[in-house]
Amino acid sequence: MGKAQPVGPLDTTVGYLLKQAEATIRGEMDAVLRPMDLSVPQYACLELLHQHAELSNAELARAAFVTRQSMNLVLRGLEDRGLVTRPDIAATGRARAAELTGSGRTLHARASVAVNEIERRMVTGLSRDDERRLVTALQACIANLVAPAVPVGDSGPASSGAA
Amino acid sequence: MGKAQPVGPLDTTVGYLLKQAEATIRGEMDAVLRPMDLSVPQYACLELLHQHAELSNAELARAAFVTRQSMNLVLRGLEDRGLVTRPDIAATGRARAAELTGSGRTLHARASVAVNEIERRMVTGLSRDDERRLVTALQACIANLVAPAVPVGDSGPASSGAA
DNA sequence: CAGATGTCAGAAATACTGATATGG
DNA sequence: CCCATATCAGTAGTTCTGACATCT
Repeated sequence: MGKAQPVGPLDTTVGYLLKQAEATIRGEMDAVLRPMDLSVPQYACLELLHQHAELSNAELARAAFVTRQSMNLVLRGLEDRGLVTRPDIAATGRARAAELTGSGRTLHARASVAVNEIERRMVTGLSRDDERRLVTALQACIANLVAPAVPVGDSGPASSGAA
Repeated sequence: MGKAQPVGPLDTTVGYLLKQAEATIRGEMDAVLRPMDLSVPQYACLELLHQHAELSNAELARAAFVTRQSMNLVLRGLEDRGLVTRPDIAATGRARAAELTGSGRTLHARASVAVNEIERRMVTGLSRDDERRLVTALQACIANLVAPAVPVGDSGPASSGAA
């Protein structure tokens, strides 16, 4: 797939712009990650483990917005390359906490530089206030969709209408 | 491991929030579209044809951020269900302009109501100014990534046909 | 038993690559 | 010849669904 170019002058919908922005940044990430033999989900996994040190497969899947099955495949690929480790047996329950290995941390460091550069480039021209407002607005949009569609004080899905 | 709480304490990055917002809205769209036997790409196709009346497969693919191959499959599925039509032979060149049929317009109307409701719910609580700024910021982010990363003293990616 | 997790299996949609052909 | 388009074929990564076992 080539570049993400808008077809027309009607791209003023938040939903469409979100999709376009996501597709664009994903393409950019894919481009810089490919030379390191990393897919976007794989990088997301490394980044999450970098920030949280220890996360189970299910936690990684939720945080990366993929299924447990997909994340499990990602995790295995990273394990086979010696970038992450998982104990053979769970310390508690069934969840085995994955963590970065030395080479995993090294590769993540290299990849994060490239990815952070994309992030930096993306917000170029936005003031601190603009960026702060963007983050706040996005968080609000997410919260609005996650929360039940009930604007007024209510604790339950009383009516399906809500339109 | 214990709690199944969202990992979420790192949601201050624009890129991560974009991904999360996209994943969330996609899930919502999928939920309301499924009863109509429509996938998100299929709805995107209907919506684009509704707005542009006539678009070729390649144009639809670019606008929906999918490959031509994928869009071709989507288009065929919609054609088989009598929702869109394509001339057997191209009026000019190889591009055959697809357009909605009567039932296609009907289904799109029904689907767009549900999708627009999601969009409306997503921006609930945002002022007109907030929403306008969000749109502007997203457009700026997209433009920043599409444009070449040439801050100053450009040496230019003159090499690599990139093709 | 309920809930979360891990894992396996099959079906499906999507994407990527390469190749071929046609029209401007 | 170059470029965009359409299409076919094969491969791969991802998702969904269902199922089953394990552990709290």
